[in-house]
Amino acid sequence: MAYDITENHKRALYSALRKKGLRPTRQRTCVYNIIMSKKDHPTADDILNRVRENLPTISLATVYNCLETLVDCELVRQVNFDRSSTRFCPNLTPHAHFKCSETGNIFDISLDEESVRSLKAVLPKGFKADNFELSFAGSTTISSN
Amino acid sequence: MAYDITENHKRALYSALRKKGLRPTRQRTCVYNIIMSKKDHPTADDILNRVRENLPTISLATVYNCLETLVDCELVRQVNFDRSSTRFCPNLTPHAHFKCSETGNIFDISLDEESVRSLKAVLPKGFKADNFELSFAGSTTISSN
DNA sequence: ATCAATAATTAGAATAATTCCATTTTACTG
DNA sequence: CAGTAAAATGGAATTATTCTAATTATTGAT
Repeated sequence: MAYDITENHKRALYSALRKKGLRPTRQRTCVYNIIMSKKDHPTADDILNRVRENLPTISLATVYNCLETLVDCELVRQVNFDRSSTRFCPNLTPHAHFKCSETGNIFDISLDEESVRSLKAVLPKGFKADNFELSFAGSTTISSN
Repeated sequence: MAYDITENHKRALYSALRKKGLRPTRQRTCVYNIIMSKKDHPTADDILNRVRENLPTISLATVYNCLETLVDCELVRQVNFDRSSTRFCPNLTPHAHFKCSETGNIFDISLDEESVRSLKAVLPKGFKADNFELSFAGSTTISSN
């Protein structure tokens, strides 16, 4: 049943870009594939390094541009931990993040509908949330996800 | 029943500092009082400006130093929204934050014990959180808290 | 396929927030 | 009150990110 996962990604990317009148360039495609191909939380700089294996001349500014585009198109998500560099996340399902204080590893913590509902229920009347971010810091016995 | 609230703050500050072998300097006292005297979420720069009314020669580096100390002593809390400057928060009770996308206003959303418990319940076995941060972005009809 | 129009990429400069560093000042101990 | 260690200070340095102006690529129409 081997099918090319990147073909599906390509379709998702192209249609999302087209929807906004944006062009599917080599750089955007490559940045998107790099993010989708590994379920971690790379920084712009990490992404630059990975993308350069395929596009050795891509610039950091372009990586930032591409990332902004992908985030706008809701193809990838942005995660911030304190003041450290922004990280990017291929997981579009509702989830929280857990950062291990010892290793710095970041874990996705999936949230079922019920959890999301009870989360949003903390808001009093008069507040309408477009999005939320829930992150934990602490220690864990898990070494990877 | 007028009693000097800042006297209580002073006591809290002094004892928290002493507990860590740190000195209660004019700068630390002033930064702390400024934060406690207004229930908002100032940046280091906001704090610099407010503190300068009392200590005109205080430097930004000192404000940062004091804030770091106060956060370490758990006398104030640090809040980050995306990549914008860190904000500081006098509210030590468990709460979430809501940022109005239109005005930029930040609201404290208080969390009862039950909410905190259900929040932490999203963590699978093997994860132990020392702290969490929950923040919402969206729109609100409330203009101040 | 070619061309013009427009969008995207690029390198490097600029910016913003924060931290670092070396020096001076201040607070605590005896 | 003097000596010592901690803290404050100003400015330089750093980090992450954004901006800018020039070049290159993509697209739609011929």
